[in-house]
Amino acid sequence: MPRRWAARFRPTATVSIVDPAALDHAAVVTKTLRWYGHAARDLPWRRSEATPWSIMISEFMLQQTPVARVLQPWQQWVERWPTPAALADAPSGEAVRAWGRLGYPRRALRLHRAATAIRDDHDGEVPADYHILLGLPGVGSYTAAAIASFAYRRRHVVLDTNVRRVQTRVALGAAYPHPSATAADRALGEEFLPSKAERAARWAVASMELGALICTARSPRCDACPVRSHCSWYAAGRPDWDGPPRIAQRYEGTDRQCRGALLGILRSSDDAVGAEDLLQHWPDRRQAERARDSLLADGLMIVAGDDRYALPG
DNA sequence: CATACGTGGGT
DNA sequence: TACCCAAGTAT
Repeated sequence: MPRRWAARFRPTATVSIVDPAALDHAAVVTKTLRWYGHAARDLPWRRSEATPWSIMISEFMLQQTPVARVLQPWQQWVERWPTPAALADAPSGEAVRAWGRLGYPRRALRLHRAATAIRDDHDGEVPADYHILLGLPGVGSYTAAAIASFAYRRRHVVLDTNVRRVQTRVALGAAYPHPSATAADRALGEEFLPSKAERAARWAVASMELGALICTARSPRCDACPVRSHCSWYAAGRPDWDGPPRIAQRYEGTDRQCRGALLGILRSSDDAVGAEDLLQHWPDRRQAERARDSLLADGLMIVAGDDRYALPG
């Protein structure tokens, strides 16, 4: 989680006008589900044709990447690699190449490794069990719960940044949640979670959608919110964050940008690239070498012959 | 628990 | 224009 959020968080910032004990969780769920019924986006991984595998692909791509940028690559991946085994049988470098400019390319590598594990250890089927999912590369607590919930309709608290923000505002009256999921977040999530699995799964996706479309981080559209009357933050007058200033995120000139530049060169080349061709595109030679070494260490790049580099096989 | 890890569009 | 931040995970 970005450090700038840590500076934003203040545990004592809770300003609760509505008595938390009086919060009608069931009503919040019911109203959110009704809203979702007409307001939900028609996303391809939510359609009936979606498979556990295509849903799993979407979850990897959506880790820290906006929906709008995922739509096209997702479609291409699903057509090209319709099963975990299909991806596992392809070179991991092709997964990295097809990842394109989605960002955080290690996700492509992890998804390829997860596909390999599914092919080899799980009869080619995406596991439905949360704890088994957790054992796959690139699958953390959020993604495991999301796959189990969305693909298999299991009952799980699915805690993403949207849900935590919605919960925090409605129940605690604070503008922003903790920088990362806490035990308190989970406990709160349990309070909302319907007892019937199918309803719980629908609540999971609906509460995420509420956070993505209405209860947004920057400019929440409270006038269109179906649970406004239950919201502690709204009742308190939507108090703005008045804590310490956030630490700006910089990208220009960072190792991240440098890694991205080097990997971009390999993605666009069908053949291995000579060291000089690779490194000359970055002004800071030392930094470029450091980035190259870290890409090698991560397995995003391999040494191919004499002083040449390529995507992994 | 803090930090590293890409990228691009919204405000 | 800067800055914010988006369905997180691994270390």
